[in-house]
Amino acid sequence: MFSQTVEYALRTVLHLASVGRSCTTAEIATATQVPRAYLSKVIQSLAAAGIVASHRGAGGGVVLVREATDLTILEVVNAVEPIQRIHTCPLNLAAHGVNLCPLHRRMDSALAMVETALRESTVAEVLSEPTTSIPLCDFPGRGPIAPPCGTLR
Amino acid sequence: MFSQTVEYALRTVLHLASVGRSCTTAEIATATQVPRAYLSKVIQSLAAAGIVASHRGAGGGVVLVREATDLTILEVVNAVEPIQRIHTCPLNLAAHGVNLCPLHRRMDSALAMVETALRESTVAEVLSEPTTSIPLCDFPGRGPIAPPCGTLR
DNA sequence: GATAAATCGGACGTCAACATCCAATTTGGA
DNA sequence: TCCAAATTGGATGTTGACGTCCGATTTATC
Repeated sequence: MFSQTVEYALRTVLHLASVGRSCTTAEIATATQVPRAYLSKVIQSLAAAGIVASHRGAGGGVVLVREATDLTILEVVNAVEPIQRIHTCPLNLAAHGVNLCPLHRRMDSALAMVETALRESTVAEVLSEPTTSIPLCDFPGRGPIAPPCGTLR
Repeated sequence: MFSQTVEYALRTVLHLASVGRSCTTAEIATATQVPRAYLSKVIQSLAAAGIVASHRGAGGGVVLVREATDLTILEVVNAVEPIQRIHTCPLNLAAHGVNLCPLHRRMDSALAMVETALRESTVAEVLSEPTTSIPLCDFPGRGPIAPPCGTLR
């Protein structure tokens, strides 16, 4: 349902938000376990969507452009694999016009729910939520204040 | 989000339910505009899931096994492309164990909503719902009682 | 049994998603 | 200026989804 690339993009953004500074792709790849070479492609999509910015050369790297408190999970997903709502009849039945039949209305409604659910969570919320399973972190946490996670060690 | 094959499977089941008799793949292909050769593969998946049964030879064809009032959209979707819930951490982080982190909890929750939405609609409901856009039918309808649809003309 | 109607099963083709690799380019610093 | 650090862009490889084709098989009917 969600592609591998979506998962990669989310990990990347979460890592950048949690460390709060510029990272090289090599660092992100290690921390998020995303294939290094493919990660650069994912980052290009995120950059095209204005979520991250990348800088070449020595001292370069990738940095989060958007505020974590203002960046939704949906935006990250849509940057790499836009959720395709059903706007017109897939059969192109003339009689249906812009009205979806009961079947496609239900399918589209399910997609709408996904959009809504993903739009209601920001990157900051996901990172700050009290939990024992901290995103990208292989140490058990004990609340909002946790040991350093997702960073190179 | 939903594959082409899912769309094909739904059209097939809706057609069978609406005509209420055995059909040949050629007939279904014409009525549903599904590629004839590929349709046979889709039907094999539906048959493996026990939703339809196919019979070879003269007078053979495909017939709906399940009651339309008891068959959910989810079952049809799952027959050809099972919705993959997120049960364990995609990163295999040992510390997470069976607990999903806030990110994957949200992603899985979105998938759960899709499952629920699709489980709450039966094939019979979709076909009987009053609408001007009757599934598979290119004539405008005026309520539950509509001109013959999705059949060969 | 012969024939025609139908599905079955496997081989094959195409294309996009996922992934890798490397030369080219950019950039900061000695 | 030169070098090392980084991303960029394009070529390439791999795999699964989608789709086609056709001979083999099954079955009703005559």
